[in-house]
Amino acid sequence: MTAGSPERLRADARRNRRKILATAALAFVEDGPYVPMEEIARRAGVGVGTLYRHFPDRDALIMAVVRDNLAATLVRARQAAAEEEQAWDALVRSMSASDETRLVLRLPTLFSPAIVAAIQADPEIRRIRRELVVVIDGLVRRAQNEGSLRADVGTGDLIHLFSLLLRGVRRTPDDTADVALERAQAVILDGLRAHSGDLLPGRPLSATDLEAE
Amino acid sequence: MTAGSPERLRADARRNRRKILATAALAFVEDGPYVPMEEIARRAGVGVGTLYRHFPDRDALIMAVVRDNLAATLVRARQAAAEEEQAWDALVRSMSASDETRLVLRLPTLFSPAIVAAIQADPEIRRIRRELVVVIDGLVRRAQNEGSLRADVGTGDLIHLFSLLLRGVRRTPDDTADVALERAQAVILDGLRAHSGDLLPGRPLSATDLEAE
Amino acid sequence: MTAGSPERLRADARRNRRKILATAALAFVEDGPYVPMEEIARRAGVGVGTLYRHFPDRDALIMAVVRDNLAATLVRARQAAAEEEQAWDALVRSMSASDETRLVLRLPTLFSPAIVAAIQADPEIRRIRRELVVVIDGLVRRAQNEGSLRADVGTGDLIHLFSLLLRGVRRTPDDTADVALERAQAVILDGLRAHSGDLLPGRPLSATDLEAE
Amino acid sequence: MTAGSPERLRADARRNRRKILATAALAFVEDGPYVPMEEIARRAGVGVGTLYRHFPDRDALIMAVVRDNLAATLVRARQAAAEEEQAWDALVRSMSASDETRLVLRLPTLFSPAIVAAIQADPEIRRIRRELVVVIDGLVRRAQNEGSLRADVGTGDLIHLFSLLLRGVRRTPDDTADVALERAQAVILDGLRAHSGDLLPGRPLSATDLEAE
DNA sequence: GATGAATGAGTGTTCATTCAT
DNA sequence: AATGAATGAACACTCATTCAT
Repeated sequence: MTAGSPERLRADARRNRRKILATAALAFVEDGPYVPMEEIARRAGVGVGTLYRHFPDRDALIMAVVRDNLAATLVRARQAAAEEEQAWDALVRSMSASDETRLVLRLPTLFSPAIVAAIQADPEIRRIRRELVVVIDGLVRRAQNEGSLRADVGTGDLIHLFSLLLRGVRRTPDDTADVALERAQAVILDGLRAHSGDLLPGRPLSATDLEAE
Repeated sequence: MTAGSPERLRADARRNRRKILATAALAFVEDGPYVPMEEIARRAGVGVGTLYRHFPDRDALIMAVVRDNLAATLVRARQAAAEEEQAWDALVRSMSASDETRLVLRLPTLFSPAIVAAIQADPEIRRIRRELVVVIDGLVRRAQNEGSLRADVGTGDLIHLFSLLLRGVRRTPDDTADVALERAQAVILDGLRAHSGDLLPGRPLSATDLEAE
Repeated sequence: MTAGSPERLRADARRNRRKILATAALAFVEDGPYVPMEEIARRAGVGVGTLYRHFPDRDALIMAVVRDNLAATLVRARQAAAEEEQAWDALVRSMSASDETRLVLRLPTLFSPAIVAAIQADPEIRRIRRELVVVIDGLVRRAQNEGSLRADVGTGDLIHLFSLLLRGVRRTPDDTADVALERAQAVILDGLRAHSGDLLPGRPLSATDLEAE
Repeated sequence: MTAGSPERLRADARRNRRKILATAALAFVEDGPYVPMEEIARRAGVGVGTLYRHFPDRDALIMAVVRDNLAATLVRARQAAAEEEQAWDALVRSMSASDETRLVLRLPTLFSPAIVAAIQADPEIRRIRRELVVVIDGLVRRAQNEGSLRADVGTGDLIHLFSLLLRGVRRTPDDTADVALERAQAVILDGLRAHSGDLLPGRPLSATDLEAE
């Protein structure tokens, strides 16, 4: 119930809720999917009871973290689409920038197949994902029209490649890792740019081909 | 200690050892790093006691799985280097082909930072890794000499990119996932081919820049 | 303390108090002695805080429920004694009729020995119980005088037998259960009637022999 | 699995199993249905893990306790039926004697409706119960033929009455309680004996009328 | 007074590891 | 050597009680 209508919470409860979500996201990434709930609560500065009042069990917490960060990713993608002149730049910006985006793209690799399935089945998550796909789809088309993105890739291919890239992000970033990421992204972007190379095998993948990411 | 000298084992014990290693590798990939030891034993068709006789604890088992698969990857890379005419083809073949290679490249994403650190510290693993790097280094140089691989990438960049690619492999592969993998690989290879595009940022990464992979 | 002087409460507070007591009695019988306090509050339509304002802890609530229902039982027994011509009929009526009586007789079977001990030690409960015993004692003597009740039973035996009978009442009554109860009562009453059978073993039990019921 | 084939266990494991069952039965009666599992394990002299290896959860343990004691009750009833000259004596003996019988008759009062339902649904328990009913049915008929048991009661009435009687047994027996039990039993037996009193209301209840006991 | 959010101690259950058979 | 039973520490989750709003 709480999770369903976060707006209705008392001010302090809402603060706790946000604190827990942020802490949990970090904890999952740093310590894996089995961080003790007590550890999450401790880091968030609340008692376990409070954590459980907001999220009835671990799965509910995971779900909420995903929803939260996917929603943030959607917001950023829309901003990028609205603000960037070039669709290419909007694509690059919307799919690599924020911590939230990185988190969302890495979460499926953290959790067990069963939980990933639950995540994909969640109606709220599906809804946000659908909206996000609409935005990316638009950018892909615009970028192909402006001649910057090769014509034989689809939204699915893009999401897949950026997923791969961001999943590789070190848990504890350091300079070398940043350089490696930057260079890997450059190689991939080079591969994505419109140019006269060989066509890709198969057909452009749509986002629906790739439900899982 | 048994683990130290697998050659000395009785025939049935050696069979058990191999069965356990194979089962554990699969179990880690399918069920994640927290598969109960008892589950691994059960799937391998032995009692827990037997599992513990071969591997004194979970960490020892993980280590042995990594060693085992890294060694297999080395063997394959050498085969590819020896058999392929083109260094480019040897690179592609040695870094994408086998289940063992995929496993090795995915293992660091499965385990907690602490275990990954232990893996990287293991002398036997360091030794195999060093030999593997020698092989890849040679292939990179040959490929750049034959003009197929762009000159501004290093062995580290390559390992990084292939790691990213193979980490993305679904636990339960299906056709779409296979196509997505193939296409992503094609984009990356396109990005890696020698061509007249922009230079990559930074300097070519060596394998030592990238200890973790 | 609120619990000590329920007469002094504001009208709405008194209403809450009565609602909580009634709900708790039902909840204990339906869901057992461990119904969460929050569940009781919810069913009573109040917040937990309100429940705790009226009854400082679970034991206090249990005690109040027992007091409440024991008092109602006393009232009914007095009515029966006053209204029935035959002492026998007054006995039967006063000890089988009401929900409150059934509840009171079943409560000791619901709670742990420790709580039962606390219940028996409560001065208010002892006082009501004493008055009730006076009434039953009188009825027993009158019934034996009128020749309807066998002479070798005491008030303790009677209370014991009726306790046994009413404890057997199903939580979810149905027709068969009602018939079974009626028939069991008939057998017991038959056994209690003055007749020429064997004497009972031992001596008539007084109510004080049987503090616990 | 373990619970299903207790014969296959190693000698020490079987000893543990029996110890746990005996301890649990006692613990449920003394401390109620929520005795900590750890407490049961401690009293049985084993670790919690051992308890859980034998019985996967609390419900399984409860079920096993019921099965165990119901089976013992059946054995005793058969012995009584075979050994006693008079069916009346066999009835009295088989339905009042043993600790196991008392336990079985009290267990339904200890546990929550949900668990009681599960108990009644258990196929093994239903089977034993059916056999027990056959034995009692035979005794009832024999006793009515020999003229000792009134003709207007059925097996269901008998089981009901003895259930009521034995449920009343104090958790911590003392002399007065023993006397009270003995006297209550005498009253009920008096009520059950063939004599010229009023007929019981309704019709004789069969055991199937009374599934719950 | 009433509310319901926060707390944390208590308990069920799992699982890595040890050890008797 | 192999087996699987026993152990107990660790973690998920619940709920009595307190306290800020």
